[in-house]
Amino acid sequence: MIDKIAVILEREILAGEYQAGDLFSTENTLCARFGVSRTPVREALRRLQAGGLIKSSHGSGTYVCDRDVSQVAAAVNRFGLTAQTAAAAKEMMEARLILETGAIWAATARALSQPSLSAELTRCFELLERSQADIQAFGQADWAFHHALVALSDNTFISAIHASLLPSMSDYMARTYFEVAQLPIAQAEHRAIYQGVTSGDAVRAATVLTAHLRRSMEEAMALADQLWPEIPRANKGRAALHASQCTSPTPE
Amino acid sequence: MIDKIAVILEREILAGEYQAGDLFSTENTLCARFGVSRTPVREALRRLQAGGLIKSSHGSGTYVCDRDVSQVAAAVNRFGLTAQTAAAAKEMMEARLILETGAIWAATARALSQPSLSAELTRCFELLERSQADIQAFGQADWAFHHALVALSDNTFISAIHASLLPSMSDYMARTYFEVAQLPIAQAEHRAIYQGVTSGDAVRAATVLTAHLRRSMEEAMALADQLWPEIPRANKGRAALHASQCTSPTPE
DNA sequence: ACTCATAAAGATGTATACAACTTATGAAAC
DNA sequence: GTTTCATAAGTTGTATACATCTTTATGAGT
Repeated sequence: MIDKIAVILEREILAGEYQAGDLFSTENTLCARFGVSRTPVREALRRLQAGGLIKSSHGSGTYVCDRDVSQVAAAVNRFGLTAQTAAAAKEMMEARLILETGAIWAATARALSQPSLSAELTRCFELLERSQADIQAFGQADWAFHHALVALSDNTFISAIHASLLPSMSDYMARTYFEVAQLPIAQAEHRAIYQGVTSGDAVRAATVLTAHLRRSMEEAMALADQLWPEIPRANKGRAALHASQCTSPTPE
Repeated sequence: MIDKIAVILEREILAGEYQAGDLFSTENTLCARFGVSRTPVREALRRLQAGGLIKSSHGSGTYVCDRDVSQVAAAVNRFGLTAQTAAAAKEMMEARLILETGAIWAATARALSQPSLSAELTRCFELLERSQADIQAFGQADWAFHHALVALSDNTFISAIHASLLPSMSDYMARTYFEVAQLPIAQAEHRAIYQGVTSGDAVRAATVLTAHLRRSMEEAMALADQLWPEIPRANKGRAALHASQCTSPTPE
């Protein structure tokens, strides 16, 4: 019964029968409609709430939510956090490569038309320049730079998915990170990408970015077979750590 | 309390404390643990169930589920189905372009190394050849061909997202579809893409595919402003006063 | 007529009792 | 010893009563 109610209500909301902010049907109303008590109705509502479709307020009522990419981001997050196999890791890294290289074209066009928008990218790049001494700080600044690149494309959907890839790759990145001696090489590539984007040379930026990511991906996959078996569903602290990062830093 | 319980339990599952198929904690056990009655515990469990983390069986118990991309696909589906605005549509079409053009490289490599894997792509292409008379059948075969292309890349994550983009674009595609006279042009591009993939000429395939999608995307966006307002949205019409109360329900 | 406090009504949150289903147990029949 | 079936224990599903909160209505006081 719970599933039946949830499916029906979800279908109605997705069909656009409510507008965001509208009061949803009262629990008692739904009870009368489906001929059951409040218990199954409420559990069905919790399912809808988990999907981000409604939100209940104690004493006030149940309201219909506006859909945004946060639910997609959350799903990607959950998938990435638990799919800790070499095959899944490769898929996520491939996805990262595809999304970034795809987004860089729009990002370049946008940086050219409105230079003010590339301020965040500039900030991340400069932070990256200053972080070459600390390999851990460099790792964080590295991701921030890459994500700023994607965010500059102004596609919230792609940006949200890209941001959600971090948690599933962060611990692997922490282990496979190049030696300090290699950081200048990576940073030279970052510089080329940054200059390409801000100068309108999307071809150069995309070319370097592809090589940049493909190389790090190959390095990672070479280590994956040794790496993933070591991470067997053991570490309790890891999920808690990632959960704090799970709030999608989607722009706007 | 419901949220609190759900967040804690979800974090534990995502941390890998259970294996797929394991019996989850009993409701009464959780009641004792959190010091509450079964009601809030059950509602928290329904939230986990909505996320695909657990599944309850009447009389038997609650079991931990294996995570797969289906949850990501469902989230993309819900997002696409309701985000019926010109801006959102553009994002989805951009995502389609990026995913397909990104996947075609891996698809080509795979078609070369194991030609048997391209059987599905071949089937879709031939179906497309035979469907040029019926514009509706062509539309379905069109999408099937494009998705077979992505599926050939063997990346289940990207493939799932790509597949989930269809519902949000299908009704738009049904309206913006080119005239019958233009089908041969599209089909010529399909042929070039197909031959490029199966012959190992990824550059050619990617080039044609990009142009192919970009053109149809521009056609669609030109119509978007007229199109979206037409889509009927039943307005039950309660005042949208409290949209501010509808914050993103992501656990935190 | 207006303001503000107070109560009443209605909404969601929680606790408890019971119903229905599944599985394990054990005794009887073979 | 094996099989079979009934019973009991344990689990999830549902109904009801109550608690708590929010909003609205009411009415006295100004």
